[in-house]
Amino acid sequence: MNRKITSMDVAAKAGVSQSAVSRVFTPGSSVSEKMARKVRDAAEELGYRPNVLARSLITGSSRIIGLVVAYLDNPFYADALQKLSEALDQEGYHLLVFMAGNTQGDVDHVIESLMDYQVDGIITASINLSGELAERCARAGIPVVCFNRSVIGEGLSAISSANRAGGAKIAAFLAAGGHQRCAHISGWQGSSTGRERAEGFAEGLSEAGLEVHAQIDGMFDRDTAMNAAQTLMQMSEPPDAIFVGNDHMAMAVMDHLRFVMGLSVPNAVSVVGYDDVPMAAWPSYDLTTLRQPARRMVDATVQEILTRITTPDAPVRRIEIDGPLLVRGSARLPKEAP
Amino acid sequence: MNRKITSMDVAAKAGVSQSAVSRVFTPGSSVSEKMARKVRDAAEELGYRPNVLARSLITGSSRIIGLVVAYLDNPFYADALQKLSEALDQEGYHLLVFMAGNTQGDVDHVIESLMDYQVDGIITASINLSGELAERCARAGIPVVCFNRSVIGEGLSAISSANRAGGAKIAAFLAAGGHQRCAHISGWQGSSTGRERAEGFAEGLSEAGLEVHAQIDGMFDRDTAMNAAQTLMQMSEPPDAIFVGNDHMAMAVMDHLRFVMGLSVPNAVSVVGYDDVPMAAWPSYDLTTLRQPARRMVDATVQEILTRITTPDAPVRRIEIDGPLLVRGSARLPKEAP
DNA sequence: GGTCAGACTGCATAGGTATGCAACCGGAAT
DNA sequence: ATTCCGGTTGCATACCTATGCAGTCTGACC
Repeated sequence: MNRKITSMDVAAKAGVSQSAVSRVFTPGSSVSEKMARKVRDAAEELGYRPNVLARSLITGSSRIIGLVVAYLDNPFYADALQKLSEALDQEGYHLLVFMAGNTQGDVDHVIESLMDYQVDGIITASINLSGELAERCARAGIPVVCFNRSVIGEGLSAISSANRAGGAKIAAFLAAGGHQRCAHISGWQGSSTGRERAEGFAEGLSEAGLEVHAQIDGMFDRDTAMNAAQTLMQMSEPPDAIFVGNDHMAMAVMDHLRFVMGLSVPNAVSVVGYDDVPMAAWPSYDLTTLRQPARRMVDATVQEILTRITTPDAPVRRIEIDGPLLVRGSARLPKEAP
Repeated sequence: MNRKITSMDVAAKAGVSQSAVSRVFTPGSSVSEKMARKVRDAAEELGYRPNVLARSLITGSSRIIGLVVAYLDNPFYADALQKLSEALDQEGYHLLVFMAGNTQGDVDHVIESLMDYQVDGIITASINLSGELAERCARAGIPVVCFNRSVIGEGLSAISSANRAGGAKIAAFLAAGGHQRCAHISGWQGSSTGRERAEGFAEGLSEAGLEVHAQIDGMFDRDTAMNAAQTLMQMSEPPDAIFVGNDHMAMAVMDHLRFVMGLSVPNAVSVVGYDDVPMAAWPSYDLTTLRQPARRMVDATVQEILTRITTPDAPVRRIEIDGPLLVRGSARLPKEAP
């Protein structure tokens, strides 16, 4: 209702100039102890706080980071969002959230809006960025960091887990468990994440003298993954192990195998996931999976975006973070060495 | 790298005044067809887009809504966040996200930061707001809407489900199922949500000639809920039904009962939840639960915040949205009428 | 006491846009 | 032809803060 309190109001009340007030609220400025106290008192009394928007108009820094994300029903991303927000808060930045499907027009539109807000940086999660768009951001001087998804072409930093190595680890584990027919319900093959895990899995199997028994794209979608599981198990030679491209789908697959098809996991078929979302540890699933260390990925993402903001021509980095295989009960174990 | 494109640049290129450019990008302004075309062409060519921050400095409207949320590991809130973002995007608003614990200092701090960004409105989810803070927002003219949590005192709009009625529905259902000893692992009793559901449950039971067999606060936390389940089942007269204050905890309780205590659900004990998160429908849980209609709650929230923004002295409203009981397999069913 | 360095402080302006006001234009009505 | 009016346009200013520059003040040192 009543007008906004401005630095001028505080200046008047404290009997000083507006610049003085500004300086008191700008860390690193030269102000005397006495002045600082006078101003702080007046500000306190009036309930003054600097206007971030007006400030950013001058400094050119809005302290807003745009986050573009496709799914939030996958708890891995919900968790990442929470951790990102907390980590950035620590540094005085905050997240402006945009949901985007993975269609090109959608993403384009979102990035445009994002730039309208003069964001200091952009983090994309589970999003494919066109090279052209990346180019525009670069020209506008806005750093972009891809979380858990890399992008075609150069110019963007990307943080992901070591997907290829992870896929290979899983392959080795299944092979050691004596599985003969290892199938893969992959993550969306239009994503680097989905492709790399599949490639790593194939390489790992071939290293063990096996090959991928069958592979179907699960599109990161529960229903699609369930259908894939159905198809796989109806093959003339059904698999004895299925590596599913992420936990979200893996749990759907387990549900389908157990409750629709009446198959025992892991006795009839082993299931392994990827991500280690919290639910994977719940006893109903007890899912063997490869952990993506969300905490470390988030920390790396935050650090990367901050350096790119403060040092615009820092080199673009691609960081892969290694994660351990968490052996639980959804896949047959390797035999102990005798 | 290269300077930002401003309305002045466009004006120069199009050979018109800066005001003209501004008007072209301000819906509802008076501009001739010819002028609009000239300006749009120039803008297109230069890649100009209005600076939202500078604009908001004048209009006093940032088109940013602050969202304060405590948990994102409860998928109900992750889902709500996604739906909120999409619905607001539709109206040209966007969400600035803040995580806050439920400690007072935490929330205070967050709201202060929020106001620094000159947000047009605040949505709190699963957060308790102090009356004093509410007062400050009101004085600053910033409307606040509480999502799924009401607040002590007046002054704030609140959208929630009909928690009391929901609790009562569950009580009636359990009573009809012939349960004799109905216990409650409640939501956090420091929250209106948790309290109202508990009260409704008690009222519903008493209506059926029963009373609450035992009640323990689950604090909306998985581990606390599991401990509560353990305690309940070790009573000299253990319950034959447990209403758990939300799905998130209910699934933990089911896991604990089944896998740690070796009890069958629903044969040994019935379990009912609240929320109907997507996972509740998954066959591993097949959880009987009361649906909170997220979509409708979000729509109501968006509409409420928008009217409060455009009409500052619109009356504060408390909206309760009714949801159906979804009968699945985690609780013994009422006998068919003979 | 005079000088000088250094620490503060105020003045004036910039940053990008929206908007009240006055000027302008064309056309219709008289 | 004159008047008047509605529709457009440009000018100037406001929104709120940060910062370069120049001026002031303090204290120390010779």
